[in-house]
Amino acid sequence: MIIIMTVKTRFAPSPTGYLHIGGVRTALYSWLHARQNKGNFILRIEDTDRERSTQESVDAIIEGMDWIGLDYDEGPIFQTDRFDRYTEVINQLLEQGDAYHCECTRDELDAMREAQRANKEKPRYNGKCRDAGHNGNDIESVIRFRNPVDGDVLIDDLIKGQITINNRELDDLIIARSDGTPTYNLTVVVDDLDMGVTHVIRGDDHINNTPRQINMMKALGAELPQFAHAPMILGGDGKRLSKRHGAVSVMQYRDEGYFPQALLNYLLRLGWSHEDQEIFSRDEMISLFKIENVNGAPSTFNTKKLLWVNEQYIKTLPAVEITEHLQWHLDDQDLDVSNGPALHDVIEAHRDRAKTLKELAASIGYYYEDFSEYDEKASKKHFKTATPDILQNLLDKFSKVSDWNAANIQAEINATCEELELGMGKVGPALRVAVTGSGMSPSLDITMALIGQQRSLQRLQKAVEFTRQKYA
RNA sequence: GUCCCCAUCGUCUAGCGGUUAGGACACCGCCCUUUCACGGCGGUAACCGGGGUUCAAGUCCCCGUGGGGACGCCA
Repeated sequence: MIIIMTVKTRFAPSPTGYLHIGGVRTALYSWLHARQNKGNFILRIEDTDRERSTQESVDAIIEGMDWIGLDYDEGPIFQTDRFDRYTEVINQLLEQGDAYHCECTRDELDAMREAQRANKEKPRYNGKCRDAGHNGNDIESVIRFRNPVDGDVLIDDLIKGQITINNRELDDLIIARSDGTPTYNLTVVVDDLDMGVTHVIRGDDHINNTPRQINMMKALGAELPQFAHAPMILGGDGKRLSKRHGAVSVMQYRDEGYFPQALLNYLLRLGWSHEDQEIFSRDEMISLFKIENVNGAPSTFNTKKLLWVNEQYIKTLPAVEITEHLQWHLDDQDLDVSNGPALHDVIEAHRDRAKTLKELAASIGYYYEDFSEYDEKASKKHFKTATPDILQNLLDKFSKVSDWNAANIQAEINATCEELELGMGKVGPALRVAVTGSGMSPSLDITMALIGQQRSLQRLQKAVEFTRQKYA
């Protein structure tokens, strides 16, 4: 009989800062693995370090997960709610003889490490209290796990392959602080076991913790989950992306105008690929992704490629979906789009010329609000002595248009060109500055159709006056 | 320093013993063009070094080198 365990993965950040890119990627891998196996994905907040954990960070993580769209089936679970359970396990370990009280002081430990470093050795606990038999009643003490001394620990890593670490390299780690609170390595083990996590997917900065955790799991007589350690993401400087350089909050990517889906897409392709495909829908990600195919090597974050991916989304996503995400930027930029053309149509006209939602929002103001000044460079370049007459000619023709649409607008522009014996290049740019205030826009017929006849005529009138005065 | 991981164009990657070493981003040309873009076409550009194994090595093994990570009463 084969028992099929429900796949369960988790993302377990510590709330000591914002949710950053590296975290999002491991969360994505975990989420993907759970979703493609019809399993569960857990969000667990590892807040045992009460000194550094903050509510703001918890909120930021939840907000980030929400924005990026990685939904979880359980959680957020807070480790601080589970202290009783950890204590229980620590006591069990103590009773079993797999843990012991240690009375070494911090100063002693520091001196020990310093000496080891000076001796070109790997700093680790020397086991002084290992067999001292302290009961932990009198002096302030911590509790350490009694790590096996001999043999190797094998990790069959889904990404890295087989990793072997000799127990000689490990020391007896602290599982309970002197104030009685449990530490990370103990809590992860207990939680992953209790919660039935089948696949531990995390950053490879945890590889060194894994053998210790495996030893503890074994001491508890538990069955091991599968491990998958994803490589770090490096910054442009070749150093691991950290809060210090580059690894900004995911929310900053929203602020800069990226689609959550585009960020996810980029992150997915960073270290993983499927044939020559670059763009993956959510469903494709879920069905195509294989944790085993994740590259073992660290990769460098490349903003330009991310920008390109984002551009692809702007170019192809249904306008309604763009609107959903664009709204935040419209609000952010204080642009009210209720008085003007349908946002849908504006998006269609502009989607090919914006790489980010922020850019998009910033470039469509003239459809909804009148501008008070012309772009300096553009007006200088395109408003010439002949301009007033050209614009007046256009104005006269546009005034008579009864059906204001792109084709009719273009026809009038063409008529002016012919009448004045001018090329489009002499007419178009000035007209553009006149009706948009700027030097760039979609083609004029479409742009003006969107701006609307009344607004276009008013602006043209103003531009005629402005340029007449200028060249008077 | 010790241990662990990693190594193909500048970057992300394909390659799983026999390939003109493929794709994407970026970059550079050309075309399109009323602006800004989009787009189309083309181009530059890589197997870290040295030893093995093999008829044959980017692909397997070893040693260097380089990069990353870990070495807390942080997670």
